[in-house]
Amino acid sequence: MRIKEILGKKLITDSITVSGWVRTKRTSKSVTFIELNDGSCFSNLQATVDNTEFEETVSGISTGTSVEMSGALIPSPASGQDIELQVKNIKILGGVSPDYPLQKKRHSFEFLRDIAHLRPRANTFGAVFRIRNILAYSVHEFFQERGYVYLNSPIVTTSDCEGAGEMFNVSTFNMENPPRTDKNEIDWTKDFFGKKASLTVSGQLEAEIFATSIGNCYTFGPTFRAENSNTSRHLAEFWMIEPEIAFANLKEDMDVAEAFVRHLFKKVIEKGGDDLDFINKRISQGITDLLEKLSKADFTRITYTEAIEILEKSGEKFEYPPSWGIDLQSEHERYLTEKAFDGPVFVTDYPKDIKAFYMRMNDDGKTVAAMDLLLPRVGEIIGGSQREERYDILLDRIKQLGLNPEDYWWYMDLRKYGTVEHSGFGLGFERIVQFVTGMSNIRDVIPFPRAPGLAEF
RNA sequence: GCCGAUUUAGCUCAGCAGGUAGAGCAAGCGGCUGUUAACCGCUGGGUCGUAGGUUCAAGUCCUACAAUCGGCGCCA
Repeated sequence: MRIKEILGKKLITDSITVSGWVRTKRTSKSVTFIELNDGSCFSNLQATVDNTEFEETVSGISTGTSVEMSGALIPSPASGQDIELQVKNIKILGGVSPDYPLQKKRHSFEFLRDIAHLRPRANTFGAVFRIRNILAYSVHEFFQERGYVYLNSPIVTTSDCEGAGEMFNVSTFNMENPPRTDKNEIDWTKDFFGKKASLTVSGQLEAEIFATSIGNCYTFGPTFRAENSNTSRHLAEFWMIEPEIAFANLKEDMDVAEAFVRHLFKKVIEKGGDDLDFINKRISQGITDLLEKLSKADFTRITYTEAIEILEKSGEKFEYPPSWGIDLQSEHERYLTEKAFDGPVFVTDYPKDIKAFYMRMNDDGKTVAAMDLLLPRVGEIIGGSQREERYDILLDRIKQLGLNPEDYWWYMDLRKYGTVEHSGFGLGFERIVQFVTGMSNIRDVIPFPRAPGLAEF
């Protein structure tokens, strides 16, 4: 039986078998105490072993050893735990050599990142990854309850024009000697997919196809950006959730985004248990109260123009002075979420020149129906928009931005054949895990982080 | 990619005016105790990030490079 179940039920029984890894061992003359963790929950099961009976086995046990123990679960005579396992039989499954890098002490996250194959055995990472799992489940729960269809958008794409950043190439060519054209350029028509292919930077355009056919849908999959980003909130490979909502405008888009984020907060509070308690106590003091508050309060909604006014009137000394037309800097976002409103803020209706071609042009001709959700500390967590559904205007925008309309032929077709108003957004999954756990580096909330120079595990 | 800081034992760090390296934890051994990141004692463990340079002498000063961390840009 797994320890989560045992501790949850405060089970008392004559006979039970548990398996797991030893977190720490304390030896007395007659009794040895073993803290056993099987990963099912934050807490350990305390086991007591009779030294005289199992002397040899006990001496072979140290932190990290995998063992199978059977015996009786009894009320613990000492304080600190409700129940404990009185061991009647113990077997070492796998021993540990003295160079085991995980000790029963605090380790820096940087060090643990270098041993990513062992770090989930550390308290913090066990908690983080179990909370990540709660969030992943809750993502599906939210959309499924509302009738959204889960869409697997492609990971390999040939639309070289998604416009969201640098892309990783996908090719079967021998890189030292690829086929070349008469002009000595690489001949991608001879490559596996017949054209230049890359890893996706967004499933949005594909999601729009399904939103305008089977209706509301969402993607939740890996996303790749080959930017040379060296920050605590960027990854080269991350997981993104992209709902696409048919017959919806920007306001409805924000309503969904807000309900979605609140749902995630609520579920973490509901299911976080010991993991959340630990996070609340040791990693991110007060996060439980904050999540509680945010799961109820409305998120602030302001336009980009209002945001600029607030920043201009703030009296703050910004490194980059705010002015209408420039993109919001990190310092601006931080002022809005941490000082001006002290909570999540939607900023809407950005100048068209700093946003993507597919965002719907507003009547003023200067701004587009875009929205970003900003959170304290992690910054932009959601980027979304109402999509331009009017064929002619979309075509104009594509041309204005110097893009080739032919590259977007199927995307344009959606506007040609029964176009409808629709909206959507992208939420960076790791960013929400980061916010909820208070982990300061995004590399510590994904099991195997990929970043420039980092792909060991 | 830009700016800044850091890089000394397995881990976290100290090492102050340049004179041949230290603590806590971990590990090994022993002791004590129904213990709770237990406690006490002993032992082993370091070409001081790499490569050059200055000096009689460099962990300590200089240069380059690398890695890591923080901030910024790109965004989710």
